Formats: sequence, structure tokens, C-alpha cells
Amino acid sequence: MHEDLLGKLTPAQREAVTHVEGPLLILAGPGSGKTRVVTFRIAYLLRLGIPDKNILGLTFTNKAADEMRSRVEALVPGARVWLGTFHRFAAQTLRQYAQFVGLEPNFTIYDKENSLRALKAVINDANIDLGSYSVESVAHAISTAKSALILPTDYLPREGSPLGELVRRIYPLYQQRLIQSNAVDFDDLLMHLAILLRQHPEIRKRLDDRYRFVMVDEYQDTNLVQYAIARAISVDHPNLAVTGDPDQSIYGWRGANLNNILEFEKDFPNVRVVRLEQNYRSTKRILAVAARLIAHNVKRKEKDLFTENAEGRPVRLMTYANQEDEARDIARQIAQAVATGQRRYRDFALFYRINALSRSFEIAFREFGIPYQIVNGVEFFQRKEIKDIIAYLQLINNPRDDVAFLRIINTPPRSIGETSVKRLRQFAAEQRLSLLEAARLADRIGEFSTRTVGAFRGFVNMMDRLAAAADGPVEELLGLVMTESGYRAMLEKSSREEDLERLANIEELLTAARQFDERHQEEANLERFLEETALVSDTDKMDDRSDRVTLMTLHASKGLEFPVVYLVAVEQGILPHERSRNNDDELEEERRLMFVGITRAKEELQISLAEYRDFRGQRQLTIPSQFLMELPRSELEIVQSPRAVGRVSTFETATGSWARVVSSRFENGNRSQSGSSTSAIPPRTPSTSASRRGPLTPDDFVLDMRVVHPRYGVGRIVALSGSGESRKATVDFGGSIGRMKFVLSQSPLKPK
DNA sequence: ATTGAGAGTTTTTTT
DNA sequence: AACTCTCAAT
Repeated sequence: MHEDLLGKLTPAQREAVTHVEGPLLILAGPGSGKTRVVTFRIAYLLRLGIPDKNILGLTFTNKAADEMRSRVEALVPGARVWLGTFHRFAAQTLRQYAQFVGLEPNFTIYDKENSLRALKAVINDANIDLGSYSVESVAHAISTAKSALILPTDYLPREGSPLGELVRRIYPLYQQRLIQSNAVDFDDLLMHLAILLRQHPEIRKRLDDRYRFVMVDEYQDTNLVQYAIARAISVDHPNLAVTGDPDQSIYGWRGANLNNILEFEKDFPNVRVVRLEQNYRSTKRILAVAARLIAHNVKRKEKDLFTENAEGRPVRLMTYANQEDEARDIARQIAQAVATGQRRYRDFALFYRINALSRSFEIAFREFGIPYQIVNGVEFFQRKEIKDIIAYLQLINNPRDDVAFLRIINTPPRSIGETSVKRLRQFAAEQRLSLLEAARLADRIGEFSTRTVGAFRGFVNMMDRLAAAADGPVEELLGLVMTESGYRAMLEKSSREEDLERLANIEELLTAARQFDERHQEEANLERFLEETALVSDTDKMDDRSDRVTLMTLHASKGLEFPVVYLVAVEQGILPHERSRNNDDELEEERRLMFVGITRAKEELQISLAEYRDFRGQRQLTIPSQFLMELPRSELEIVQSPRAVGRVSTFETATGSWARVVSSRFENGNRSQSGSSTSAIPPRTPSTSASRRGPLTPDDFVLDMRVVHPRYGVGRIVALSGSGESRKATVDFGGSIGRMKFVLSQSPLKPK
């Protein structure tokens, strides 16, 4: 029975898949087929006759959920298993039981920016002086408290902590404000649900009974609240199956509690533990590098990762002179591999520790004509114009949403200034009204000129007109918002470049709305659209069909895999990040982050650093990451780019054992350059121009590259042959000049 | 009320 | 470098 399902599995995988009743812990190393096990298990349960509505799959990202959904669909077409993120599950459940936690079902979900606005407003209204602390630090403290399931009334600051004292005062006010606005922040979604389950046994029981089989993915990343939720609905039916890998826990900063997985066996004494240690993804060498690195962590469960895959090529450890070299060389490698037909663009991924590092690669990729996508750059839904428009929708959906009101009351400008708004807020506070209600009564507020009253009335009337269209298609409503609010007119009459771009972004939002309408047909409603925009991030929209190189942060890379991976800027202060310097736990998390990055690679991996890097407008001398010396020398190929200076002293102290190899390579290979450039800090390269510094090598040219010749002007490379000194290029200059052939090392050709 | 210049900063990572 | 915020001028 079920041979089609089980036949393809290893004994360990099969054990996990066929486990039905009782708690299950799957410790799954990277590339061990975890998703496959989870989806097969769902299919297995369904085939046993368990109704689809009894199965709940909770994931960390929407992307993971989508992936699972499509794989379950392939195995058991038509099954309607609830798969999604914790946050989405919480949001939808809370809509049903909103009144139990003091909310209306149409509550607004505030993203980080909006909750910060609410927090600022609260601090402002209460006249609290933060002293040297930032609003962000207060926000973070509140978020931490909520993740630990500490209610405003229970918050106790540590003795003598001024920040704690501030939080003790602010947290209750903030929470009160959110409830008043019928709004929740991200943490509230989880916290409200956890409290609901704790305080209402009958609801808990109902949900426990409904979701008899609960699965939690990426369990190592769950925090206390998420854990509380999962446990609460697994009491009467303790069929909780969790999968995770402690070595891939990279969200400690968000309250993820590694103990949740390390101690799962204590919480559920009769748990079945299955270890998936065989890796099907990476070459032996890549896996060996990853394994050796992570072995340096003290707090972990040891695992024996192994693979039957090929040995593979050595992992390349590359040192570049600076970030431009790093970016261009990687671009060149990619362009070459694609030009020669060895790879497609989509085979490549490039990971960095922080988003700010993407820029030099973007520039280089454009220069080389390499198509790329950035996952999570400046997120679409975080752009000002998008959030403005969304705020209109939020206020239509939830008239009590004061943050939305404040955001749009004078955007676009409608002559309602700060003073008027301040007065309105006072009035609203006195009368215990929402701002929109207060605006409705603007004529009762003294001190307002007729003009101001008129302006408020105009706004209220507009909102009423918009609200009348709230039940129609979202796209239509959005279009109405654009015109009625004057937002479109404001952007259209502007001649500024950025405003045109904004208009284009809004068009994109309209498209998103149309797609939403089509996808949801009957049940399409505003509330759901807002929920999607609030809980969907750009990571989830990564396009894996088009042929493009993918750039992203290490965090975003989790769960993905690529044939070729570049891990860049592996420098002290970046990876590990400087903020983890004085904290062993955080340092271990940085190491796990690098482990995650390495294990994304299937066939080839290059780890690189630059000797100089521009950071915050400054060119700085870097120090190689301490993690580099933890890698096994035998699996590495250590290379210096020709222009790298090879600062021997720094390298030796930082990298210990194999520094000798590095320096000798450098001394043999670059003797001529070393004397002149060791001491001088290289001049700054204007980052916007395409000008290049240092000697140009024939290998810098790639197929289809735009080049410039002093005599013939601009052309395009249509063919290349040979290498090094004898590398030749055929260039098409178009027009009457046509095609010409050059020996690159002797021609004055330059990339344009 | 709106705009612009100048000053001051910089969240690592994301639901 | 790029971004936000503040304050003064229009």
C-alpha cells in the first residue's frame, strides 16, 4: 500500500512519513529532503482517510507555505489542507474570535512602520521624555515582551533599568491605543491568539479538535508565543509534528527560542525523534566546509551530515582588492559561464549579510548586461506611495484606524496643517472618539476657521464616498481612491523623476489588486486584501521561473538552493556582524547564518572578501572574517585577485593556519605590484560611473558587452575567442563601420 | 502651510 | 552615501 509514496523514501524518511499519532520531532539537516517528508506525510495522512480540514501546517514564511501547498496539490489534488504562516493563521482565527480580545473583526494589521507611528503618537500625547533612548528601542522592548507572552499589566522591568521603566509606562498606553484603533501589530496577532487560547478553554478545545494534526516547519525559529499556540491546540490530540534544524536557527534576534527545539523531547516525553542526516543537495566538499564551520558552535546537537553526491570542485576562497573588483569579477564569471553555455543565469545566487551590500553588484551586473532580481531590496509594500494608498483602504475598512487617518489627512496636501490636526486629536481624546469621528464633528470645535472646518468636511465626505464602494472589487476601489483623494493628480502634475516612478508603482499596485480580485472572485474583499498586503513580504514573490541571477540576504536564502552560490563580503564586522562581537550566543548565530548560506550551494561555492570596502560613505580597510580560519583548508582553493594587495600581516593574524599559503601565493604572483601599493590607500572610485581602475584584462570582456573604441565609437561584442594575450573579440559597431576583429590585449577597446 | 536646506543618523537580519 | 528629521524661510 502507498508504494508510490513510500517507495521513493529512505528508511529514516519513511519512518517520519508514516508516523501518525503522537508527537514527532524531525531533526532535518540542510538538503535532507525535509519538505518532501512533510508533504509526503500530509499526503499519507490524507490517504489514511483523515479529513483535510483536520490538518494544519504552520510555516515561517509564505514562500515555504506556497511551496508545500503546490507539492501537496501534486500528490493529492484538491485537498484543502490549511497551510500558512503563524501570523496568517493567527489573523484568520482572530477575525472569528475578535470580540474575545477586545477587537472588531475588521481590525487593521499594522506593519512595523505603522506601529512605530502609533507608538510615537502615544509617547507624544503622554508627554513622556525618552531621554537618550530611541523610540525604536522602546518598540523593540515591547516586541520582545509580547514575544515572551508578557501582557502590559504583567510587565516588570529589571531593577534599575531606565529603559525598562519607560517601557513599563509606555507599553500599557500603546496597547490601549491599538485596541482603541481596532488595530494590532505583528506581535499582537500571535499574542492575542495565545491569550485567547489560554483564557477560553472552550475555544481552545474547539480548535484543538478541529486541527487534530498540526505540523510546524522551521521549528527552531519559533518563539515562545508561537510555541504556546502550537501546544495549546495539541492537548487533546497531541499529534504535533515539528521539523527543524538547530543549526539553522537564525532568528534569535526576533525572539526565536532555540530551547523550543532543543527541549522538545522534555516537553513531550513520548516523542518520536527522527534524524535526517543524509544530504541530497551539495557536493561532498561543500558539505565538508559547512560541517567543519558549524562544528565550532558549542550550543548545538551534534549531527553527522553526509552525502553520496560527488566530491565536486573545491570551494573557492577569493580575496579581491575592493568591492568593485569583487562585483565585476563575479559578474564576469557569471557572464562567461552563461556565454559558454555551461550555466543559465538562474543557476546563480549571491548572498550578503546586509542589504546595503547589494549596490555594487547591481552596478556590475548592469554593466555586464546580466539580468538579476533582488529579493527584498526596498520592499514594494514599504514604499511611501504604496503605504499612503493602502492607508486609505485601511481607513475605509476600519474607520477607527487613527494611524491611517493621520497618515493621509493631509496627503496629498489639503490645507490641514499640524496645528489643526493637533487640536483635532485633543478633541478626539476628550470625547473618546476616533479621529475620523472627530473630524466629522469639526464644526463643533471652536478655534477652527470656516476654512479648516470645510477642509475636514471635505475629507470626511470623500471617505464616505469611498466607503460606499468598499464592497466592490478592490481594483475599482483603488482606482477611486487614486482619483478622489487627488493622489493621482498630485503625482501627475509633478515633473519630478521620482514622482513618475511612484505613479508607476501605484499602477503596479492596481495590477496586484486586479490579480487579487481574479484570484478570489466571490470572496474577494477589502479585509483580505489588506491582510495579504500586510503579511506578504517580497521574499514570497521571488520569481523562480525567469532566467535571472538572484541576489539576497543570507536570511532570505534559507530554504532555497542553487547550483552556484557566491557568498560575498565575508569580513569581520559584516559576517560576523559587529553587533554580535561581544556576545557568544549571537556569534554562534552568525556562524549558523554562514552555515545556512554555504549549504544552499549544490555544485559550486565561492566565498569572497574585499580588502577595501566602502561602508557608510567611507572606504575602509577590512579584516577577513574569523570564520574563514574555521574552514577546512583541504577543501578550499585560495585565490587572490591580481589586484589584491595581499596585506600579509593582517591576513596572518586573522586567519592563522593557512595564512602562509596565501602570502606565498601572493608573493610569487604579484611581486611587481606589491611594492607600489601596499602602503597607499587606493583612491576612491566614483561609484556611479562605469570607469574602472587599474589594468583591464582581456578576460574582463564578455559576449554581448557594450564597448567603446576611440576611433569607431560604441559597439557590441558579437564573438570572442582565445584567452589571455591572444583573446580576440569581434565587435559590431553598426552602420557603415560594421564588424571588426580585435586582439584585446592590444586594442584600445574599453567596456562602456 | 509648504518647501528647502542643513544637520544628524544609520535596523543586520523579517513575520 | 543615503536617508530622515528639524528648523527656518517663503
